Amino acid sequence: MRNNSDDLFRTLADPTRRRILDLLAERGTLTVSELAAEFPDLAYSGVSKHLMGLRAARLVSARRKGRQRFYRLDGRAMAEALAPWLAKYEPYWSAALERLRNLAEEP
Amino acid sequence: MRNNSDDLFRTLADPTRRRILDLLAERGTLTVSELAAEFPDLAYSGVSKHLMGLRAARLVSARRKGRQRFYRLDGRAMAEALAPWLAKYEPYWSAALERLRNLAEEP
DNA sequence: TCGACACTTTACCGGATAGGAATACATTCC
DNA sequence: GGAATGTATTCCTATCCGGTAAAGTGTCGA
Repeated sequence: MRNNSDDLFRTLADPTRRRILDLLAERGTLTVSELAAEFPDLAYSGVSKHLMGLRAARLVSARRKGRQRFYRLDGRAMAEALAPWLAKYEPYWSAALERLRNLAEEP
Repeated sequence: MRNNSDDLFRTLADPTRRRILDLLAERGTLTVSELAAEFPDLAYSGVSKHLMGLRAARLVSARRKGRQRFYRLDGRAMAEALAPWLAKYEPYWSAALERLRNLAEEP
């Protein structure tokens, strides 16, 4: 009896997977090799499996081109499962987020 | 080499812990017994342990009164670790969140 | 067509973790 | 002081999960 939210939070629980999301957020689109290069301590297949997990959670999507596969962020899961959850707790983090925004706008 | 974010997301990964947060969000302050009553399938000690985890992650705080312990939400971790993370991915969920807000304001 | 390449899948292992039961601890009530 | 109550902790076990190595799939190039 596992729902969307469970899968999403489970997927986000792993630091490597969050790091992959960060890399994709910074650089847009990356191949498995490019991503794997960022994790020298991990076997290639490990990175690939993490990407499968992220794909299953709909946090990333993949486009195939030749023998490469280009991954990029896909916010569907965040929008559909995380956003409603966040809404419940908004009072607890929105103020902090606002401060961050203001900070970012200053020199 | 484990940071705040790791602990926070790891703690949020468990459905029972998230359910506890939900209950506290709805009802404000609850004792361990009251919370345990909401989880008939779990042993009392299990709930208590989850509360310890949530406390370690600073997602809840406890006030002691007599032999009872009153737990309530504590947004520090969300504000300090979750909000910055959210800020990075804001484009992916803010639109969805906005829609939710508008929906909530209608009859 | 053969081999190299990019990636995925499978099989397996070790460590982490959720869970229960029993025990320990702290506080109140008698 | 002693029993009862509310909670925390310890010990144990089954399960899950991330990790690797190796085999499998599909594509390109010579």
